[in-house]
This record gives sequence, structure tokens and C-alpha cells, in this order.
Amino acid sequence: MERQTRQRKAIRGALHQAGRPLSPTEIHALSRTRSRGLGMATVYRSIRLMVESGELVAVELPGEPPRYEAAGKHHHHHFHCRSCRRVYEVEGCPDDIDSLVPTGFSLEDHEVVLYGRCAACRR
Amino acid sequence: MERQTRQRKAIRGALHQAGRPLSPTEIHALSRTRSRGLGMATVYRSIRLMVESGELVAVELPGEPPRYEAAGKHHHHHFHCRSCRRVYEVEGCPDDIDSLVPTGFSLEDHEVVLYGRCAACRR
DNA sequence: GTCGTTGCAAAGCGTTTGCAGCCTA
DNA sequence: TAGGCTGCAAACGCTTTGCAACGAC
Repeated sequence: MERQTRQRKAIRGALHQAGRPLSPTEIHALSRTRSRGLGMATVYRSIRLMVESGELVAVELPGEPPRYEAAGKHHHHHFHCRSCRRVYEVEGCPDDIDSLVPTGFSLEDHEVVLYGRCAACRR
Repeated sequence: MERQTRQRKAIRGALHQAGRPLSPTEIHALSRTRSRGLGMATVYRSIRLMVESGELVAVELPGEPPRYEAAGKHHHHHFHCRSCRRVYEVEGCPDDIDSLVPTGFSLEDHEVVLYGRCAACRR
């Protein structure tokens, strides 16, 4: 069972306050102000436990370090702005994904990443 | 100007024969049979040069080490086998990608990754 | 002969693990 | 008090770099 330690409260607090997916390094930097002396190993161990328990989900984009966010969101994809590097959630899903699967292969899951410029950066 | 060495011929040969994106480790293993004593550093250096010269393109999948394939292919996506971890090329492309883009955003590119089991692993 | 290229080993870098002491329940 | 949790440092796996020898042109 998981214990409610000062360090884990700091990590949860940082993730909640940021409101966007954070990398382990970002989590460490932000949590450090809430729990002095917090070690990197603890950050990694906490992330791993929270992902395994379903509290967090990993957001992995091609060529990017993994980020983590609160779990429980609906099926969605991501839009990666090439200007500000921010990641946005995208509603919906292509409905003809199945037609791409080669003969003999079985499809279990899929990921779609859109690249371009977000509304804020287009101005 | 690039020189035509035994090692680079081996790497090109391995990539061509495989016909699918290869990781640096895979390239090393396959090229070693063509050029005894080939070092890992040479593989990385060659890959870097070939990508910079436009001969190869990187295939970066979420949470995976980068793989490389010959450049100049027509538009395609990838299938990632969860059993053998190999990556295959997939023909075609969802035709309603545009409908996912949020209002005000401009779409420049996209990536689709399919996950499941390949024909070889299903047997 | 030049100088780009190679193999080896060492160095980086981000992540994981071993361990003794700490602290939550 | 028990045993999960933590910080530190060492270990790891993958990639890059330094360097002297090698070899394509």
C-alpha cells in the first residue's frame, strides 16, 4: 500500500499546479521547492509507482522525453506545436484506421500525433 | 565529401536488405556480418552523416529508440509489434485527419503509429 | 601523401538499483 | 514497532567524443 509522504505530496502538487504534462526533470525542479532535498531517484520511483497504480499516465511523443499527467482522461490524441513546443489534446479519432493494418497483423491500439502551429503561435 | 568505405557500404547494404526501419543496434548487428570488426561508434557516426546528407530519415516512435530507413519513400506510417518490437511500414493514410485539427490551428504534418502483433508473432 | 574515417576506450547523460537510515501508519 | 520510503552514490544502457592508426582518393 502507498504511504502519504511529504515527497509524494510535493510531486502531486507540482503536477496539479502545472496543469500540463511534465518531464521527470521538470517534476523534480518544481517539487524541490515544496520538499527540500528531494532526490531524483525518489521522483523516478514515485512516477513509476503512480503510473503502475493508474494515478498517472505517460505522454510519450516521438523524439521527446516522456512526460506525465493525471490519468482518467478520455481517449484522445495530441497536437504538437512546432513553434512553442506545447502539446495540446485533440478530440476525435480517424475512423478508417483499421484499413491500414497489413494482412495477418492484429491491431490493438494506435497513436496519432499532429504537427503544425497552434492558434496562439499563428497570430 | 563522403568517402566510400567498406563500413558504409555494409551499413547501406543492411538497411537495404532489411526493408524496414532499423535501430542503431540492429544496424550494427546486421552490418557486422558484412564488415568484421565494425564498431558501434562508426555506426552512430555514419547514421548521423547519412541523416544530415538526406540519405536516411529517422523514424521516431513514442517511447522507443529512434530507427532509420532510406529516405525518398512515399508517404507512409508504421506498425509497431508489441511482441517482437519490430517496426513495419504501413501503406495508406487515414483520409479524415484534417477533421481532427482544432479551430485556428494549422496542420503541417502528422504521424500515425499502429500497435499490435505482426503476422510472424501471431502464429 | 592528405585528411577523412575507423576502432577502442573513456566520457556523458538520463534512468535504475543497492543500501543504511528514516518516518508513516 | 514494522516495513515501506528516502537520499546518496554506484551501476546501467545507450550515445558521443578523444585519439592514434588506417585507408580512400
